[in-house]
Amino acid sequence: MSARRSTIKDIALAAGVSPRAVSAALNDTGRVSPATRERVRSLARQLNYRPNVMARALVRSRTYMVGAVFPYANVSFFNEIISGIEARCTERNYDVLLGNASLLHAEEEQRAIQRMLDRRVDGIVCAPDVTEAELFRNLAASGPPVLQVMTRLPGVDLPYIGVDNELGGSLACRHLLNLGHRNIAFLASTRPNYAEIDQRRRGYHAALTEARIEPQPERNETACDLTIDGGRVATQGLLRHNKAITAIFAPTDYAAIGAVQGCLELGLRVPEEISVVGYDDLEVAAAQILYPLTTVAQPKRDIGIQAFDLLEALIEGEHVASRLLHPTLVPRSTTARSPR
Amino acid sequence: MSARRSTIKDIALAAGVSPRAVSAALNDTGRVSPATRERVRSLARQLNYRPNVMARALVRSRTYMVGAVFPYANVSFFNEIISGIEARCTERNYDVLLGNASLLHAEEEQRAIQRMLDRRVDGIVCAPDVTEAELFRNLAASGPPVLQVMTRLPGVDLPYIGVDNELGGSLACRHLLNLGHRNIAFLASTRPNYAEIDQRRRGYHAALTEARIEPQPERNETACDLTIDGGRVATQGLLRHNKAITAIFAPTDYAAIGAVQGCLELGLRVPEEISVVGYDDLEVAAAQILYPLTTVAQPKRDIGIQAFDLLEALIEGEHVASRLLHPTLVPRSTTARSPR
DNA sequence: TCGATTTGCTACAACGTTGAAGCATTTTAG
DNA sequence: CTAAAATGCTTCAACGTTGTAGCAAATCGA
Repeated sequence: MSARRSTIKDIALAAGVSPRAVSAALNDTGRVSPATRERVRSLARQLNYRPNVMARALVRSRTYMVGAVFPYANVSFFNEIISGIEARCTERNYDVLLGNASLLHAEEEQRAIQRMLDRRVDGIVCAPDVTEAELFRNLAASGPPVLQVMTRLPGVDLPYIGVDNELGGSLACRHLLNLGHRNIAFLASTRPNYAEIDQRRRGYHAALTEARIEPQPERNETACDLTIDGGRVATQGLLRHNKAITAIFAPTDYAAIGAVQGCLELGLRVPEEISVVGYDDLEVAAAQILYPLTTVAQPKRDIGIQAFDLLEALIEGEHVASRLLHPTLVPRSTTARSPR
Repeated sequence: MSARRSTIKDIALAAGVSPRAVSAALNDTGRVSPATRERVRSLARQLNYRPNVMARALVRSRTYMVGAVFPYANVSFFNEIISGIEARCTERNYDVLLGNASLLHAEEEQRAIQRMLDRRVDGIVCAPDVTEAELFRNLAASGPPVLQVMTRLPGVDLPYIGVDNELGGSLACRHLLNLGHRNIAFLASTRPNYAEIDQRRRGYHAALTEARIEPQPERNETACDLTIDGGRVATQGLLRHNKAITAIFAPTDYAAIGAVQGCLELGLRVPEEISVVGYDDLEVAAAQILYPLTTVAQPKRDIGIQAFDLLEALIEGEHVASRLLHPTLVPRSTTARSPR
């Protein structure tokens, strides 16, 4: 099977020149006569020569590999980001080393990053785990460039690319306000210090205040496990205590799916009697048989692309500023004018 | 930033022994006294030493990397497989090099594989493109081990791991037969020579024949673009011409989603008046607000895990047989007893 | 026509690691 | 007490590349 691949030496032997001349001929570095240049290149083709990227990496101490460390949970979300990274990598002749880690599992994350470092990747793109700030502080001090994506660790001085969650929250809420809703509920997370969700909540508050409506955390907000079931249960609890609610902003598509279910089970028609807005625009938001979800979309692929561009700049030693992208509202069928 | 990492030589210098002794001490290869062994190891820890995996790869001609080349389309499906591969890789101290390619885009696929080869991966796991059998034949002849996943190229002698599509088709059909259905429709693909879908169709035929029902391709089957819209349109066409149909087997969850939509639009209640079965058990099958989809599940994560195990065996020079896994039926809410 | 420059190559070392071989010194066996 | 074996090292070369330096021959300039 796996035959020995030909090397620069083989070509050198065949062409009757030194290995160094072959390297020069193939890479246009150094001085070679046009004649030998062509002879070498033609031989390289004949022998099916391909440079050994790893050997090259050893002498240049640049591997042209970047690590992508992302939580295994929420696959469909991060996968699009990774795909964006990969696409750009290909263009720029980099390769992606994959490292999954279970969400909130610091040890796995650490191991994944260690593997990347052992491979001497030129940089790492990472959606960091909230619990492991220490590791990242070390990286910032003495490791290769690391770029945080989507999640920003507090107290860690590493560049970041993400999406403006506060704007996203405002977008969702303003959409509902424009439809005449005045009693808009919010499903907060049961998980403490969940920065992204808190930011979306702040955006929701800001939009309310903008419209001269006082946020009412006690009546319109509730802690919620941000899953389908969690959304359903939380929504029903909320609606039982406050009959005035005409719209729900769930800061996650899964919770929003549950919210719609909860409303329907209570006999409320969606969107005629009650509107629901989700967040993320996952595949499941659009691919609903009934009730395709109105939601806030994050530019996932673009995040990946720009993440790579930032990382490459960092690798080249440039100084880069963190970057915040804009979410957009995707109106579908779960929102309509307020009944009141 | 990126400080120079310490090497075996640094440790050697500090420990007052030769680099070779350090290597022996760290890897338990060769003879070292317990004393120096400990001294070296402690120094390695102090200096934060990590072996340069790439340099090691160069001399051993084993990179402990495997390439995963998958189509970018149908992300949520392949992503679970990749995640399985990655999980097993981690256990076995391999790393995964990612290569996406647009579906049916032979050139991209070829480039991705070439990149893997340039990195000297020890093996490749690949969901191959139907159009590029030539490339794979070359690989089989002279490249590193390659394992085909899910798709098997005709006329290419490479091992394969997949899921029994014919069994899956039978499973879906038998489920409907058990519910008393006698007129079961099938949505075939408009794309010609789509082996997986053809196999599912054969399974469906086999189950019908088993139940002494004659398949009626003209009345009960139609060509269908296997997307949501395609499923909807095809279903409505089918139902307009054949009022006897009480169940539809769509060989893809997306087509099944469309099929349910088509039925509902025609005023048919699902599942009371008409049943629908999908295929794949994607996220979108379970995460429906209404009508969670009855579907045939493929053991995606397990495919990934076993794929890596097979590939590792191939890398170790063992002979491995292709492997066919079993799909399972996941009954949800789109199937019920036949109304007639 | 002769010194200076350019051209086209080669030689050597290095990147970080490991396999193979060798060589004192110590330990063991008879 | 001595030959054989084991121990604990070292040295060298190699993996496939590329950077640096150097050198003879060819070309150029005045």
